[in-house]
Amino acid sequence: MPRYNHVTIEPKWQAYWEKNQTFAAPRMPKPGTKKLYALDMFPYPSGDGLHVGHPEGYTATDIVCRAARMQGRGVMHPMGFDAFGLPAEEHAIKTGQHPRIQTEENIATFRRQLKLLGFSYDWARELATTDVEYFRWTQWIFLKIYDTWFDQEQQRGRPIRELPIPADVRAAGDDAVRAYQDEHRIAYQTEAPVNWCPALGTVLANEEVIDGKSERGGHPVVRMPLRQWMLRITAYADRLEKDLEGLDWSEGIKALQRNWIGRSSGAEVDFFIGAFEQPDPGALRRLIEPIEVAFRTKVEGHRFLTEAGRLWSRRRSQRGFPRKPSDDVLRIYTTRPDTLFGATYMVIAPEHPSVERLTTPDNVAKVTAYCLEAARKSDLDRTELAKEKTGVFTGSYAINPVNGDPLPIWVADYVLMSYGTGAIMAVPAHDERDFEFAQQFGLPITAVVDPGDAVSAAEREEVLAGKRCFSGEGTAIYCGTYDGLTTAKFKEKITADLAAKGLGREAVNYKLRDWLFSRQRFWGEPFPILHELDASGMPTGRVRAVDENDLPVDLPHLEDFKPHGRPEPPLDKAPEEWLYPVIGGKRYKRETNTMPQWAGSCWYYLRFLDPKNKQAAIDPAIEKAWMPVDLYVGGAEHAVLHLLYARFWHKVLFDRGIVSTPEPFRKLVNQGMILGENNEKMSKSRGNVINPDAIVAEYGADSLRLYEMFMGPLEASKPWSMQGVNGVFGFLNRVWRLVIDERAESMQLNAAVVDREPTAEENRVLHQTIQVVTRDIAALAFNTAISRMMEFTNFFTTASERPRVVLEKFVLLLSPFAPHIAEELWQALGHNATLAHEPWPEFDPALAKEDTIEIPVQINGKVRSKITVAADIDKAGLDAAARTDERIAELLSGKQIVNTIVVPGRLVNFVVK
RNA sequence: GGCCGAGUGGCGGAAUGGCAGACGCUACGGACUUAAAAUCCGUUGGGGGGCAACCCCCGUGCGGGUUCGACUCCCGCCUCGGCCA
Repeated sequence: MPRYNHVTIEPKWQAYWEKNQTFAAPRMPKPGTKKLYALDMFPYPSGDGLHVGHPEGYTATDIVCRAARMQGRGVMHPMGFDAFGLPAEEHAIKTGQHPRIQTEENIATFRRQLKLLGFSYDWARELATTDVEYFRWTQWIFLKIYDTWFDQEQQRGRPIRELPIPADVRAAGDDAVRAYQDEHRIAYQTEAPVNWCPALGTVLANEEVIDGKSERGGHPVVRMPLRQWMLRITAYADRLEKDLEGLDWSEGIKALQRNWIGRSSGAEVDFFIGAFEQPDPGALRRLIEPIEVAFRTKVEGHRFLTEAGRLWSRRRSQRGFPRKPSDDVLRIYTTRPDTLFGATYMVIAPEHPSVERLTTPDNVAKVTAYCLEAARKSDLDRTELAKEKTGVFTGSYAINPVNGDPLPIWVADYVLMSYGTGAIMAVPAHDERDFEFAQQFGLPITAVVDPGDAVSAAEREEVLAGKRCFSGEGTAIYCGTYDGLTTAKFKEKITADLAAKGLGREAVNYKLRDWLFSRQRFWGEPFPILHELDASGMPTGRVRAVDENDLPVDLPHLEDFKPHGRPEPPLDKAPEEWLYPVIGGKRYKRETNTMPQWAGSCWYYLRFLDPKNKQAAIDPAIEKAWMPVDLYVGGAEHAVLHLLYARFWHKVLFDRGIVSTPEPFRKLVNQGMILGENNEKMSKSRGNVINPDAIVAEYGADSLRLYEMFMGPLEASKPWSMQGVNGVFGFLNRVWRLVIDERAESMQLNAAVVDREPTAEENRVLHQTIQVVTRDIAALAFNTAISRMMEFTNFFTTASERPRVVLEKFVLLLSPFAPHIAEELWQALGHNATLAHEPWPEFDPALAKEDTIEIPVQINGKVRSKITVAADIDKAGLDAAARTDERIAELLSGKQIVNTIVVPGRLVNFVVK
């Protein structure tokens, strides 16, 4: 077979690698060698099979791994499948077939396709998140998280038994202690709204709901509260943000994560709303009425303050700021405490617990109606999409702690219960949303920040007149003794002053919310949790973890997978013996929620290191030797959630001593998207999908790999081109003919291949290629590495003699990119074993160096001539050589040289008049 | 609306302060062939001049700036893409 024939070569070498376990990773990296853990984001095995986007990142890591092995490093390069997910469950509902069956078929397809591409994975480490032996340890990790509370002071997770129990709790008995512990666990239960679709009889994920209707069928969806598991990721928000700093990730991805965490700092401030503490209900009216009067007449308001408010604030300055707000205050969070003097009204979220209390009888009807309406809207509809702000007045007032002004309290849905304290002070002059709201409802707008030069003079006038909103920083005005302070200084000072008076405190807030960790689905990891039942079969509220030794909790057998028509999870249909275990004479009901798809991908990188371990999730010695992941490559679509969740779990495991590094992924690279030939996103509906199997069949895996790497920078999105594939295929054919005589009947070297020492020029081409390819692989700049190998090929194609040693080195350089053809050529060049562990060609700078170089000579920055000089010529020599150049001398004659720039090895520039 | 990224020949791209367009594709011309495919050789940013070796001008989204010198750095804008809202 003298012509390049990928159809025979590729299966031949894939079989060889498999038979010889060529890429088996060592249990531990050899002592004294540098390890490399290169990880691909494992795929979800969809029914559509592999997409051309998958091999892009996979080829990149494969090249790095193959080169690293040849450079003597211990390499860990595993692959597996993120196999839980909705499509398999939907298929099961339709067909009645167990989702595991389809999942395993899909995995088999993916595995076959991946093997066709010749990746150097250690397939003995393959795992799927759906393997019972894998999710046994996912459940085990959940129990660790369940067993952990977050110590704010030490900023780390600790075993729940170390949680200090306050005396009053302890005095209240075991149940109180238990409840206290449960409240502090990182895994806790809460009531959270789900998207219940009565028509489909199932709970839907947010992405399955479009405009309040189900994506499938367009049936109405209602939001209803259901008991759910949450993970307290917010406790780790600070560390998740701070630890980004030391990671070798692109600044863009770090910014995305920081943004998602959304840390802001400001203050919590209490606004006095009335003496609810007093047992006498009449006190409420007695306090509210004067405030109402006060709002109409400032004089009365001040009198009120001297009577009731002073009492409250005096008590506060003695007792300090309470941990939890008392009933007589409205606690707000603000990032701009410096604008307190500009507050003209208050807003609470429709879900705020004080709504009822603050609503005066004559306002009850419209407030109730408003809150019901708001409950139907999503957060998105309420905040960003809302063209017009809506809200209603409660009838109550709060007292501004800095100046005693009574402020009307409104309910409006642009304030979310989930952010801050669910209540704000509104400063319309300096907050866009408040400004819109105030204009809508005719509320006063008082400027307290002078923008100064930040805006035009005309705009400044408008701001000061309350006719325009300014949310930037400036100088305080109308703020009493604070006047003249800059925003930053003012914030600092007033926060300290409020704290001293017990009226406020410094506070940090996050956009990040706790992680809703349960799904009402069948095809997911069951929670290893039992709910205790009383004699009548009702839950007592006591929760018990499944004993570690009783793991795994496998999914039960179900007769069919059809929804049972209730919002409770489908596992409620499980047989009695699964659902109701009896332990120590007590009857329990198993947790029937399952974990979200994210769970399995939160720790797979650990299990790859020790996939068969029956005693532990991972052997600590192995973990220590291989972690962290040195290179993690995957799509940018996982830049936020997967990476944040995995980092969070890793930190809990770190705190609990199970892993040795605070961060799992040292270097992260996001490959760009591969677009269709028409420059649009590939999709079935656009009809521009390229099937990798078809490319492999026609051009071979080596061409596919090489093409995807040659298209452009790894991180850029770039369109597919069939002609481009053909181009690299042509290159591989040229490489083949460089070595092989394609007109011979049998495998025979090209007659130009000679056994002699390379000439200086041949060595130069070779070593320049070694240098560039080695450097570019390290920089993941594969496209330029390939260009350089093409130049090598062009040079030797025209040469009538090609020294065997030079070709051998070149084949080794090519092998990480196009491993099958490289193995075949290596064999043809007289080697009988794989080249996978051959030493990487060594770069010799002396041999790569040019003797003479061409230097451009410029006059006034324009190239006017080029001179050929010794490569190591010094500045003076180069200057002289440039001046003596015929053309330059001619152009310089009669001109005055004002400046001469001489950069040895680069250029000469004469600046003339 | 916010954040991030990108804009260079007919196309993918290279050059990250020093010869813009490496490398590949396409197209065109030539060689081989009865012919075609394949292969090999050559040309290929635009404009102008010269019989010719060659020479000149313009050119990296737009407008400014810094510099002896800017695709590259700075300021302002435009367009496209991604993510979030």
